[in-house]
Amino acid sequence: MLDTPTFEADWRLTPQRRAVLEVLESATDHPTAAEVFERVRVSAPGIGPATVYRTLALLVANGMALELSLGEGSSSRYDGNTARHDHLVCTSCGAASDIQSALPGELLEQITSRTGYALSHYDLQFHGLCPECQARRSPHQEEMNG
Amino acid sequence: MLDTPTFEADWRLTPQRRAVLEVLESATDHPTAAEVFERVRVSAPGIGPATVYRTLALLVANGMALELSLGEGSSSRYDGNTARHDHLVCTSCGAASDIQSALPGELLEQITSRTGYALSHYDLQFHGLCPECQARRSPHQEEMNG
DNA sequence: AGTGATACTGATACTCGTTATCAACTTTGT
DNA sequence: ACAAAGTTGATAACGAGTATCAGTATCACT
Repeated sequence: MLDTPTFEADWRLTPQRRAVLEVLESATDHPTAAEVFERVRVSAPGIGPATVYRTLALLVANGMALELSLGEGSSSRYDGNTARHDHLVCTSCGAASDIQSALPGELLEQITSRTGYALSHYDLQFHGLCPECQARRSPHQEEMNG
Repeated sequence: MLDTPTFEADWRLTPQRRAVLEVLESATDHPTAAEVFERVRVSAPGIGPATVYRTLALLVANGMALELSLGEGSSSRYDGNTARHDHLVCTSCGAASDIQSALPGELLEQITSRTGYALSHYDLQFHGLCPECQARRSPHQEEMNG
């Protein structure tokens, strides 16, 4: 893994980029790029979709945001929380929340020695019914579709 | 009814569907829907994209294939191996291989009790440099592709 | 300040993966 | 054979994301 202590990249923190960053930082859910775009328009009216997409890519490339594939739809989701964490996705309503759950170091070492890969990180998503959706699907109620 | 012991869904195993299934089963990589389509055309010329997409969704819905989000691009990838397994994705060449790595049951119980979610499954992808790409990027050796 | 170089923006058009539609076709049960 | 239902492939449509490009803002330097 590369160690980059400071980001001296040759790019500017423009108002548009700051707005995108603020949307990400204040988001508790995990918005798609399209959703980020919608929200950014409030604080930065007139901003174009291209700028939002470009900025998201820039932030991800500089480690200031994470790009997630939570496996529900097709679109990537973004997360301003760059600290190591995993995700919990409701299979019914699609809500995604952060969760802390370190994988045992032995497991990683095991994989390294078994496969020869130089692991840099891992993505972990748990799927299941959130408490709200469990309540909504109470025991004596059948699933209506498969 | 007789041909599918576990799944009694009301659908036929048509030649097209069988072809898609065979492509998935014989694939060692993890093809996208578009790639599946390309390969299926060999054994089932004339098949349309809609049929492939429909069939993939059908297979996934019936537990005969897995839909993966390996986080590289945008498109889902498909896997005929429905047994529980995880994935190892090379950050350089993008190759995705299967890997076996059970998560400790305690971890799952911990999450269940901590969050109230009724966990159904989890997705785990490890990312890193595969041995080949490591060799290609050895310290004093430059990339020389041609 | 003035000036030129360069990064950045936003509108637009475009690509391309995926889905909806629908008439024709195939299979099943009677 | 016939009707009902499922399936297919061509086509059109959709939508997320990207490329392009002229205009604008900012920087480095004098």
